[in-house]
Amino acid sequence: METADTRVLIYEDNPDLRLSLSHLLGGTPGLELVGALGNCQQVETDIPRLKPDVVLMDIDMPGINGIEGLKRIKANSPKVSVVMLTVFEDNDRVFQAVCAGADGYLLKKTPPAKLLDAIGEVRAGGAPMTPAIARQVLRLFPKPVAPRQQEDSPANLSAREQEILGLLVEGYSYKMIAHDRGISLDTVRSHIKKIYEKLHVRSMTEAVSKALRQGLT
Amino acid sequence: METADTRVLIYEDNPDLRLSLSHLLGGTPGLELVGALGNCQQVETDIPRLKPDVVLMDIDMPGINGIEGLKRIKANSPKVSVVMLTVFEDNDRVFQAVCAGADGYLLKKTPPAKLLDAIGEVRAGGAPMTPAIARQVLRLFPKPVAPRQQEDSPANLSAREQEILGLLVEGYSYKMIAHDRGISLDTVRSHIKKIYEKLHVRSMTEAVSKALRQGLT
DNA sequence: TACGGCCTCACATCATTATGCGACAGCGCC
DNA sequence: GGCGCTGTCGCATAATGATGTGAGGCCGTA
Repeated sequence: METADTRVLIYEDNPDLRLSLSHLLGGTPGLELVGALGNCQQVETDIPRLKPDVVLMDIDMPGINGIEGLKRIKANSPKVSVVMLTVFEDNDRVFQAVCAGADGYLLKKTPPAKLLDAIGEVRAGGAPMTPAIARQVLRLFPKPVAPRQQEDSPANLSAREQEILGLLVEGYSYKMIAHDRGISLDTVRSHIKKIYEKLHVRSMTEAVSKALRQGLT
Repeated sequence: METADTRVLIYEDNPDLRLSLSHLLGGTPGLELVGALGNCQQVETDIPRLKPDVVLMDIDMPGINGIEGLKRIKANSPKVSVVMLTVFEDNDRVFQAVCAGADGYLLKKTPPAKLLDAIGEVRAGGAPMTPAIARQVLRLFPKPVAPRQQEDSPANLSAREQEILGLLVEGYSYKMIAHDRGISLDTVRSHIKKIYEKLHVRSMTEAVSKALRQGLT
């Protein structure tokens, strides 16, 4: 399942840190350091030229700062993952970075091992960030939301059956349901067989689709 | 010099997991397990009675689910930190939890040590969450504003992939899709593999659920 | 022209689902 | 007490899905 190496590009104006990051990443199997630049001046041409999968972007840089660099990258190459690096976790920066589409947000004091983990995470579709920053992000969220709750349409499913249908909708496999609910695999089968009968379907996907569309969740 | 222990309350309907969480937390210095309940029915009275600092809340519970429980806690006791526990990281739940004021969001498969870390983090003002969930949270944010660069990307699925995803949602099997579109079974497999990669899912049900919830149909 | 993305197809292997046939216990009901 | 329904569990088999590896053609763009 080994695909090509992850191509990483660094923007970091501090020469020392840039060098140590370069050494760290350059010496890691599975990663390919395609560049380590001191500024974002040519970011628009850097990206198509170096074709990174992941960019590590220092926020505090002279000239074009990291937020601006991030915006420019996302404007032209939204698929490139950008992880911001910063010393401070001040609210305003986090807000700007998040709104500009950052895919991760780490402190410079992050230990090397964690930094490498983070690159893997972002490649896997995750968004690495420290808990403190995550908290900031959550606080940026608008609290007010329209809740919608309805406990109608029993659809003649028993309570247990509805419960299990709900798990199917969540993407659970038979095994996971059995584990989660502490019952045997055969019991799960049994329930699902009944659910299929009652909903007049013949596969998990049909059941999930029907459940979501008829609001049985 | 001893500050008070962190008072932790668990809501988890799976008896096995509830028990193992109880043992884990109960045996940890600095933590005091003030309760481990199987449902949220009495959440409004549980909280003032047990006075937890941190609540671990399973999302999938029969009766009052974790999101609703979270809302009720935050409505009356906003200072209590609530960390959500779930098996899957689907967008809709994350969105609801975040909007309802969750202070953290962890997968049930989180190793015990990490779970304990998370409780410490949330007490320290952090918001523990897995990178994959953090990514979801970031995605909930308003996208790049100024430039019109964003033509609503349907999760970067190709036209053909969207088409096939649509058929999955309709409950078609691989065979049916192949027949319907006049392509080979292996080609269908191939498309679906790609779709899974792009959506970060590993089964038809997850794909269908994600498609319906994110309006990719 | 070379490269990358998309669509097509094949083959192989392992894991999971779908389905049928039973079975037993608890519960509410007449 | 019998009856029906629900929830639990077992076994067996066939069908389907998940995943890896590899490959050729078409097309647009660097």
